[in-house]
This record gives sequence, structure tokens and C-alpha cells, in this order.
Amino acid sequence: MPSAKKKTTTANASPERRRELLNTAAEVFAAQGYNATTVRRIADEAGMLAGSLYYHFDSKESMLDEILSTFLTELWDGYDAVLAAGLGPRETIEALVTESFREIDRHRAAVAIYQKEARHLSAQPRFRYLADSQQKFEKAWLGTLERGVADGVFRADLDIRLTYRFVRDTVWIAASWYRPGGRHSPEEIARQYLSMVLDGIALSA
Amino acid sequence: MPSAKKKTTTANASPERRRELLNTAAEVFAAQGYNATTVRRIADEAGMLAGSLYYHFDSKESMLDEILSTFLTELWDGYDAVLAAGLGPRETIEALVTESFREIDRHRAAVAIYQKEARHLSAQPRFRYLADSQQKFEKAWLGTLERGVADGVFRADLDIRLTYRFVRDTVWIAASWYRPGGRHSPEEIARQYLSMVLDGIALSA
Amino acid sequence: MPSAKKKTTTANASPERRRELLNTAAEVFAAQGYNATTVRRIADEAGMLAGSLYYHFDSKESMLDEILSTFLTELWDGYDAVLAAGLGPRETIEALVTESFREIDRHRAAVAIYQKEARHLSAQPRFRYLADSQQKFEKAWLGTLERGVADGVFRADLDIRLTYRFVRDTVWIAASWYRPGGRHSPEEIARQYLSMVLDGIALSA
Amino acid sequence: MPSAKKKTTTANASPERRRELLNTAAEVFAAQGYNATTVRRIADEAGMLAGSLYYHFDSKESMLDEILSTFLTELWDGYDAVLAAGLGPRETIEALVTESFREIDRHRAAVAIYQKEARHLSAQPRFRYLADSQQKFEKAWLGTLERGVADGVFRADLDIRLTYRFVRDTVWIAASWYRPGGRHSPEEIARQYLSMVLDGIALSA
DNA sequence: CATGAATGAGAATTCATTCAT
DNA sequence: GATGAATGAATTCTCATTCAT
Repeated sequence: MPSAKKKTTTANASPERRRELLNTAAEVFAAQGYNATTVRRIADEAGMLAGSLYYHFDSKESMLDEILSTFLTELWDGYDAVLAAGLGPRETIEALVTESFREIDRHRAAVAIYQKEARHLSAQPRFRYLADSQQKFEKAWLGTLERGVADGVFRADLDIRLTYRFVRDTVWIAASWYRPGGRHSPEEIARQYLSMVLDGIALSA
Repeated sequence: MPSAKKKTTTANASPERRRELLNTAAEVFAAQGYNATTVRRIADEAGMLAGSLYYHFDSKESMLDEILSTFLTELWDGYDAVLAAGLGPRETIEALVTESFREIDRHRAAVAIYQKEARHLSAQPRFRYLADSQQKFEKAWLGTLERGVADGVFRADLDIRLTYRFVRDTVWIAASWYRPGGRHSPEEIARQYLSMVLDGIALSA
Repeated sequence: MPSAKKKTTTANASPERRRELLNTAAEVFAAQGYNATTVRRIADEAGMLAGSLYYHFDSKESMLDEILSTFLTELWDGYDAVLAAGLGPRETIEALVTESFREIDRHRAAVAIYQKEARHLSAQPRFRYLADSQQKFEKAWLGTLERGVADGVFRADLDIRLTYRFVRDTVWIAASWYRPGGRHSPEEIARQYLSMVLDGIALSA
Repeated sequence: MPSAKKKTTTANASPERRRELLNTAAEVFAAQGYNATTVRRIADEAGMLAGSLYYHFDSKESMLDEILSTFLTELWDGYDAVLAAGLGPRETIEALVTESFREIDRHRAAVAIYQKEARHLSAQPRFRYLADSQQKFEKAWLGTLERGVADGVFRADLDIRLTYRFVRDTVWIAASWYRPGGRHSPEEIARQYLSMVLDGIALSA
């Protein structure tokens, strides 16, 4: 899933400094969009000059790459654990959603970037792993939903792909407004979302 | 809601040509993102040279402006009609959602652009109308949901703002995958979405 | 002194229309500078579209050319008459200055353009006649001043080239503030200028 | 009188380098006119690429701005000293003229630019200080002339505004031909100019 | 590690000019 | 005579990136 080999240049610098700088970069990318973000803006935010960032990273693109791949790696650590747990379909969905909100909590900026940029990035070879992840993601969710329909846990009258998109988007789009440390914990938000997704917002007559 | 008058300069050119070019531009903006789209790319797509676009439009930004303001104007024509119809909360939600999917069908590209760019654009004075629209939008939906809770039509145990975001995002994010002329008509998609949002995807025991 | 041959294209159009358009162009050139003036601005002022000017003129440059050469032709008609009249040095200076203010009155815009642009234009072959005129001009004035010094009419203690520049500039720079139809007639201004140049502004003790 | 603060962007770069580059730019502006000068031409002259200038300056316009405002600041330092010295009208004129030729000597390019461009620049808010300076200038000179007429030092039979323009133009236009390091020192030129302006070029009978 | 100064490849935009209608 | 629509070259400006110090 990670990306191309770094030039010998980079990968110096203490890991903590890298992490810091990547957080800064991610925050700016998320706020302004990757393309609209200048390297200088990131450097300003980090209290250094633009050129100095190149001691730590090969390129602007490799910052983006590292932000996204780090996030996806952690995300799949969580997802894989859930999927391996042998839960029933409903419980799997619940666990995946909860895990997702935890990731949003931990990687809000990365998630926001992912959502804005993934589509056009995944065309580039360097970011093929985004498409791969997307596919693996789809397989996991679609499979769970299908299993749920087969088990009579989910409604059978819904278009399954539409439902998949509905649930997927419903969860991730939350990154666009979520602010860590706000009123609701990720788990609380997950609970409410699950309640809406599973049972709807209407009062059942 | 639309934006400033163009200099006498522009606004020449037959309206049909403008419309054509704006459609082309919107398509490219939606596919690549506004910032990542070069004026030359649009011109290529339109079969002309980059400079020639400036006979029709003041700037790349004013193309974006016209795309978004045209879309929002039409959107609010539809919404205002619904809101003025005196429907009950549930029927209002149904009508708004259906209207939204119709707009996605008609202005897919504009909606996609809106979603990617609105947040950082609305800081600029020229695009303040985006924020205004957002606010009006929020008022309409929140009001309807509250009315619905008061009337016992919607569940009272959910955080109302969370619910608002849930419903709002749930609908509009569809623009990111929707393709006009596909398997489902907007009305069909609206029906399925409403079914999920209102009643949930779980089989009620 | 006039300039390059026109392409067959041009020189159509009634002479009066040309004259009108050239006056318009001259006014704009004078106000904004030649380079800063767009063909469209001229066309706007003339109530037509930019492209339409090309029915009347080959190019923006040829408008400038015609404006300047027309002015210089008329100027030299006047100057040559004065110089051929066989006047004494002081009377010659008086007549040249008066004639100059008449030209400023008649061709204010052209004079202003001449002053701003002549220096760098005269490098181009097309505008060599500007340099030629300048030289002829210098010969006439310098000669008159020298004659005046020799005759004991002008002070001998002044650097003659400095004096030439002083008188020359003193007169022509007036075009930068002169407005035809103002308080003073050209002849009145000439009289005052002559009085200052010849006798100074100090009260002779 | 100087202009707006630069963005943090610029204003880096050692002051000496800025000074150098501004001198280069001023020279080119003076020779070709501001509009006709391309940024690339300046960069060529400075031995760098066009884009590199933007490390030092925000824009072509801000170079112009800095050139003019620096010049005016220094000019007024000199003028204010003269005006504060409590001299009589004739001595004030003499001192102002001498000071002016010194400024022409020091800032020939800036003065030439000022003369070609001031009029249309002063319409722009950024260059309002040009108009302000012009006004202050007029007040100083007109006042001195009036005082001189009242004191019987200057002729009363001349139109005072005409006289003002005469003296003003007579001095500054010299920047268009003056070359520092030439035959005459600024003080020598000032002496000759003053002699002409005050006493005229004619031999008093 | 960081700075200062530059590079160089575009980017948006302008504008004189052309030409079919 | 004029218009509408374009061309294409030039221009200002931006920005990721490099590199000597």
C-alpha cells in the first residue's frame, strides 16, 4: 500500500519532526485543498522556509502520499481486525462504522483530503493504492451487506449497491464537519449514525 | 444570489455559446477540481485556444461563479416552491430530497464542484452567496426536522443537528457517483434514499 | 517625413471618418500613453468594435504614425514660413514660439504623444522622421540663437545648448497642461512665455 | 507618502540587492517607458530570470512604486529643509531649483519615470501619493512666487499660475536630457537655469 | 537543519490582429 | 462598413524545486 521508494535524500530527520510536519501539511491540505496549497504555506505554518521542507521530504506530492498511506495503513489495521472477528452482519457494520468514526477522530485531516482528492489521484500510478483500498473496502462492505440480506438482517427491497454507497458516504462525509474534541465522542456519533442508518429517522408507525 | 455584473467586456456572445462553454468547463472542473483545471484544458475540450475563452468570459473564476450561481438559482426555484407548498414535515422532506436528486440529475457537474469547492470559496466576497445559500438551506431543513419531531413524525431521540447533517450529506454526496442517464431515474433514487433515511436499512424486527 | 506605404487594404474610407477616428485615437493615446492604450479602448470611444478599426487602418502603429506625421507636416509648414521670412533673431524666436503655441492649440493630443513617445519611437525605422524633424528643429533654433548672440540680441554668457534645451522644453512642455478653449489664447500664452524666456521673471533692479 | 506595506512575502532580500535591482529597473523604465518595459527585460539586465525578480518584489508595479516613493521621500527631505530655512523668495527659488537639479543628478531615472507616468498613475489609489506630492509641491512654489511678487522681487505682470508651470516644467524637464557625470555639475546647471529663468535670455537693453 | 537566492516550467490573462458573414 | 468570434504571441506572475552556504 505505501508508495514509491524515497530518494536517498529524504528519510533523514527524526521521525517525530516528520510526523509534526506531516500533521501541519495535512491540516493545510484539508483546509485549502492539495492543489491550492503552496509549499510555502505549509512552511509558514511550520515556522520555516519553503526550501527547508525539502530536507525532510522529496516533494509536495510525497507529503501527500505519506499522509494518505499512513492513514490507510492504520485504517486497515482496524478494519482487518473487525473483519477477522467473525461477527454477524449487523455487528460487523456496527463495528466498521464505529471504527471509521475513530479513524475520523484520529485522522480528520487525512480523511478530508482523501475525500476531496482520492478520485483524481487514483489515476496516477503512485496513488494506485487508493484505488486498491477502495476496492477492498467495497468488497468488505458489499459482502457484509449481502450476507445481512441473506440472513434476513437487512431489507431485501433495496438496491444493494445504492445501499452500499449510502452507508459508505454517510459515514465518511462526517469528516467534513467533524472536529475532534467537540461535543460528541466518536463512539457517540457512531451510535447515532448507526441508529439512523439502521432504523431510519422516521418514527415507525 | 448570483454575483456581480460582468464588465461590459464580456456578456457578449450568444447565450447558447456561453451555455455550451460553461457546460464544458463545469464538466472539467468537476472531474479534476477547479484549481487543478487549466484554462487550456477547458479550451481544448471546447475546441478552441485558451485565449479565445476570454472573449466569452472575464476569467476562469467568473466561469466558476456563473456555473455555481446558475445552479443555485435553479435549485432555489425548486426548493422555494416546495417550501411554499404547505406540506407536512415528512412530505416536505420527501419533496426536498426528490427535488435535490432532480437537481443532481440536471446539474451533476455543478453539484460536484459545489461540494468540493464551496467551503474555501465562500470565504471570498465574490462567493459569499454560497455561504448565504448554505445558511438558508440549513434553516429550511432544520426547521422541517424540528417540525417533524414536534409533530411526532420523526424520532425525538436523535441529535437534531447531527440528523440534519446526516440527511443533507446523504443526499448531496450522491452527486459524486451519480451519472445522468444511468440505471436509475432521479425519482427512483430519491425513493430508495428516502426509504433508507426514513426507515433505515435494517429489517424492523 | 510621412511614413511607410499602406497596404492596399487601408486608405479606403472617407477622409473625414479617418480624421475623426484619428482624433479619437490621439486623445486616448495622449491620455493613457500609446502602449497602455488598447485598440479596443479606441474603438469603444469611437462607438465601434475593435476589429472594425482595421477597415480604416492597418494597425495601431499606423494610427500613431499618421497622427504624428500629420502633426509634423503641419508644424513644419508653419515653421518653414517663419524661417523663410527673413526676420531678426529675436523676432524669429518670437514667431517660432507663437507658431508653436498655435500648433499646441491645434494638435494638443499629437504634441503630448510626441513628447511622451518620440524618444523611444525614433529608434524604429518607421519613425525615423521623428529624429529627422528633431534635428531640423535643433538646427533652426540653435542657428537663431547663435545669430542672436552674434548680433548682441541674446546674452553671450549662457551655454548655448543649454539655452536651446531650455527654450525648446519650456515651450513644448506646455502641451501637457494646455487645454484648448481655456482662459488664455495661444497667442496670449506665447506672449507671456516669451516675456519670461526673454526677460526673466525677476524684476530687474 | 510611501506606499502600502508589502506582503510578508517580499521585503526579504538584502537591502543592497533590492537597491541594485531597483536601479536597474528604474533605468529600463526610464528608457522605454513603464508599460513598454517587460519584466523579462529587467531580469535580463539584472542577469537573472524573470521569475526570480519575484523573490524580491511582489510585482512590476511594486517596483515602480518603490522607485517613485523612494525618490519622492528623498526629494521632500531636501525641499522641506529649504522651505524651513526662512529664506527670502528669490533665495528660496534658487535653493529649490538647485536642490531639484541635485535630485535629478541622483535620481535621474526616477525623475524621468515620474514625468512620463505620474499623470495617469496618480489616478490609482496605490499611487495617490503622487498627486499629494504634486499638490504640496504646487503649494510651496506658488506660495514662494506670490511672496516674491508681494515683496517686489518678482514681476507682477505675469500670470502667476502660468509662471509656476513655467518654472516647474523648466526645471524638471531637464531630467529628460541630463546625464549624470556629464559636462556640467548639477549646481552649474542650476546656476545657468536660474539665470535664464530669473533674468531671461535677452540682453536687457 | 535551515536560509537565501535563484531556476524553470507553466499558469492565467491580454491584446493586436484576422476574417467569414 | 461593421460584427462576432476567434487566433497566437507575449506578458505578468506563481510555485515546486534546487543548492551553495
